[in-house]
Amino acid sequence: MNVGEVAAAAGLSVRTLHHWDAVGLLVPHKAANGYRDYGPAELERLRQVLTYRELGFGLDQVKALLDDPDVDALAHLRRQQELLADRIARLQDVAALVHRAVEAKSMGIDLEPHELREVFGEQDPTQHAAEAHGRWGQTDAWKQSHARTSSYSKQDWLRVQAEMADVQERLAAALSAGLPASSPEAQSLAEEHRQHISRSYYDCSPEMHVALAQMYLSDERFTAHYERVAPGLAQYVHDAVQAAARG
Amino acid sequence: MNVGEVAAAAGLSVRTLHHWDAVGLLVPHKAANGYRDYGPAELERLRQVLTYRELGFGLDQVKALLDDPDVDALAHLRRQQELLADRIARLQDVAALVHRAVEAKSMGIDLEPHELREVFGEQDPTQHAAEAHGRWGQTDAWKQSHARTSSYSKQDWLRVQAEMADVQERLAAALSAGLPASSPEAQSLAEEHRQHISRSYYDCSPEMHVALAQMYLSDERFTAHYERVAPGLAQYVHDAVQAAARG
DNA sequence: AGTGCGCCCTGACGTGGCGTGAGGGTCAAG
DNA sequence: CTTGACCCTCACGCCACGTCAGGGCGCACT
Repeated sequence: MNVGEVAAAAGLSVRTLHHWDAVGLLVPHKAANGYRDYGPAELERLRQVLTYRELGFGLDQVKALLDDPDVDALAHLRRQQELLADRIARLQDVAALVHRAVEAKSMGIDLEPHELREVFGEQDPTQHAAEAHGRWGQTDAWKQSHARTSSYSKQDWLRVQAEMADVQERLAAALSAGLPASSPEAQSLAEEHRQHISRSYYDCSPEMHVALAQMYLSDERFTAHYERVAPGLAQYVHDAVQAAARG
Repeated sequence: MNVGEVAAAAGLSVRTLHHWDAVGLLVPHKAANGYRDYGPAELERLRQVLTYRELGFGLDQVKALLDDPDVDALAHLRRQQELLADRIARLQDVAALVHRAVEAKSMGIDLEPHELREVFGEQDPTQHAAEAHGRWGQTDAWKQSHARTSSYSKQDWLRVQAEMADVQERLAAALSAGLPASSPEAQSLAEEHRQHISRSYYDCSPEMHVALAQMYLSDERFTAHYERVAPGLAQYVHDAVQAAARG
């Protein structure tokens, strides 16, 4: 194959192939007339280059990777699979952050600076990526929530927010009225809370609800949110949810 | 927040923030001493910039997007979600190609040039991406197959290939022997074919098997593969699979 | 035999998104 | 009042190409 054909097949410019030839990244054979000629081996190498480049490596890094004599083609493919998986996970993290930003925006809350760090603060994109996402991103609840809320309009969000605020205020009222978290009233409100989540985000079983309530205590963002509504509310909600799940 | 803090929080260099200031992409307030000062609004805009940049937009394109007065922040977030979904889908396509390359390599076959085009041939990565993947990438079968085969060794692949070749040859023999596709023998071979897929790739129900067989006719890569084994085999396999699914 | 027409070649300069100093002010701590 | 960690503004460098400029193949059509 000559340059034009390869460029068309791979979606590249001819100039790019010239460049890669010039820097020794992808050097084709040359016919008598000086034309570049790409054989099967070059096409396979091209595919490798495309994949590594897609992953954000510089040309000389790609060259170093491919010219490493200790690594054979199959090892490259496996490494590429890993890197792709990492990169996909990272993008899913970013998507999760954007998703949270949508929620925050819809509810009139601004994201904290440290939320930036959470996703964008990693310097080596090939390494760490899938941590927080690994905990939640693959769960059905996360997917369901994502699927459902992605179609929400601004008005939907306002309604959801109002409903949640209502439940929270009534929980705060119960707290300030001195009703124990194990009281029927508090348990009933916890159940309302669970059903609101089930309607608006994802099917939330009592067990998941308990796990969520525990996060209200362990994740300071949630804690801060509830504490802002009323002091001690995070703990109170947690206890009420647990009581409701048991009863 | 001043530049250093923002840079650290976002994982950027100070120079980058200087640059973004210079080109008007992200312009902070300036204190009396000339220091840059980033407020909440700038941090939110920074997050938008980071996301759009992650998606491969040029700085002026990002600027144009963010400065478009017709689009509010929420619409941006939604667009970013879509673009992220596309980009993720595209990377999954690349991953699928790499996966196929692993198979091909393990079985000693070289990929055809047009396979490059399949994934790498799109010029606008933000647009089309999720088409083929949208059809298959999200299915449980695809995920299951990916999960299962990713742990296959070279020997596993050779065995899988040998088994499939065996079934194909016996199907070809049945065809050349003049047995109709609706004959018990052909149906039994189709069933073997289905079970081989279920063992080696993903749980393949008779319905899925029929859909797969239809692809043997509609996707020329599959057609070519079967036609190379024996002329008319693609159609024959399709018919036998359909007969077996009905019976 | 000429003559388009499309593809190929090799320079060579331009560009976007920064990296990397040079040279110098600011500010809190010691 | 110095020291060191920040901050500022030029200004040049670099990488991975884009984009002409100037010219050679190869084949069809006249």
